[in-house]
Amino acid sequence: MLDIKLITENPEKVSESLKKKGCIVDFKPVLEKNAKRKAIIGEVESLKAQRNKVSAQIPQLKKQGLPVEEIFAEMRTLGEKIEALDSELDALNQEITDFIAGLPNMPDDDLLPGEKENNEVVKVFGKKPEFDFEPKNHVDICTALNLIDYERGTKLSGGGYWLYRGEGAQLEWALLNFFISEHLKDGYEFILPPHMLGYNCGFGAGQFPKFSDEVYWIEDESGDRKKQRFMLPTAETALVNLYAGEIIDAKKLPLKVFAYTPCYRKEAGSYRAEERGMIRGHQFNKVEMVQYTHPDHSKEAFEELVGKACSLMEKLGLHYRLSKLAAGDCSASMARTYDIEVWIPSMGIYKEVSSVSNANDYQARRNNTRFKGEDKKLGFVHTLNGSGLATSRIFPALVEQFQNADGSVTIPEVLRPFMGGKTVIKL
RNA sequence: GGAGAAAUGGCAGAGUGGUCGAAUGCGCACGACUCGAAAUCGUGUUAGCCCCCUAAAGGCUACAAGGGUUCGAAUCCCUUUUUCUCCGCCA
Repeated sequence: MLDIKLITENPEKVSESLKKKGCIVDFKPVLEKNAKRKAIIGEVESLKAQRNKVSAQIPQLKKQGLPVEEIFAEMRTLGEKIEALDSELDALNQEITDFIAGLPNMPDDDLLPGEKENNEVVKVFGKKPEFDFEPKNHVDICTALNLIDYERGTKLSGGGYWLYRGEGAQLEWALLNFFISEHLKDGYEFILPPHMLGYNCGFGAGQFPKFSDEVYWIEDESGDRKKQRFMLPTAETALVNLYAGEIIDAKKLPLKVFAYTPCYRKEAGSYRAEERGMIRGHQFNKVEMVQYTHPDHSKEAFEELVGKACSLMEKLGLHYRLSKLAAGDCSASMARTYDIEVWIPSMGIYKEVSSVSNANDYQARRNNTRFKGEDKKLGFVHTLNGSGLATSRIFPALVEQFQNADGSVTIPEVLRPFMGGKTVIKL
């Protein structure tokens, strides 16, 4: 959520910034509403001051045995006036918040405007593997080695679902274990959150109200989404709301946490023919990192998260590239996003396995997460998040990049301790 | 899921219709005393908003949340949430 004060003081600057994200806004109506709001506040508060003053005198008058009926009558009309103004004020406040809550975050100044085509590759690790045999695609490899059962996954739950089995399940679990062990080494706190979250979490993370149709809702008899729960689309939605409404002691910042959860997404309409296998599913596993920082230190935290995600990929030995996203390709809540994309040989393209973002105070303002410093001043924390990592693209990339001529797949060294020392998966 | 009890400032805990933003204690901060400390004494110690010289003073709001009764609500009523106790069910 953007600061109404910032919009009031500098509407041109804000609208210029949002334009980079492809969001064209006219602040005139909201500024007018805000001015009206202030006028009403002034009016209603002076009426309330009057009421309080008279109320304080009533017990004394009563004590002196003076009549108070007349005053009561006056106060009643005063009370009615106050009530009318208050409800007008409530309505205005609601309209203003609804408008502001619908605005995306402002992108950082150094981002290029526009969409994907303006993303900028800032780093490449490794290179495309070359095979001296005819390489297979991950669907064929996983099926041949019986790592993933696509057909039975579909039988159980329909399109977009698969199941890991045998060494496939072990490999998946080894990846997750490896990520977890690395985060623990770096001093992050391990969290296992609920997978069903309340509406407020979606709002706080900035995914609602706009994208509330893109998650799975658990229906109940109320029919009211504000009371229902949804399946989390990413652990970020949970982690970023951990301290909602709380005041964190600045000395404790930065807070570093991570979680493993499956991610549940509708992915409506985004399935593409070339995305076979497990490239895009309704449920995939991800380890997510989140940091809460002091505003002065979120830039370093961002670099740290990017570095951590890259390091995981490098330890696995996977060829990837790191891109700085253009403003329009960052999600609504984020001021800055870097994507890690892994090379999928059979598709001939890079696919996202991690997205590291800084929301600045956008999420903290939505869910009221604040810190208190030495100077006793309150401020909104900055929240950052990054996948570390999502397995559903790493798995195919891994089996494809590390496949051998005999149809086997070499297990990256860092994963072997988590697979009982096994070095290769073969029939 | 059912029954009962409760929710007040950083913490503990008073307050059951009116000068209550809230006694008292603890904690914390500053000052005095001290060579220094402890003890003691004194002062202070919530946040949001409005106004505004990003000052001071002033005003409004907030006693779990939301609504209601009333001239006036921490206090009475309703709803919700959370916690505790008991019962039921259960991986």
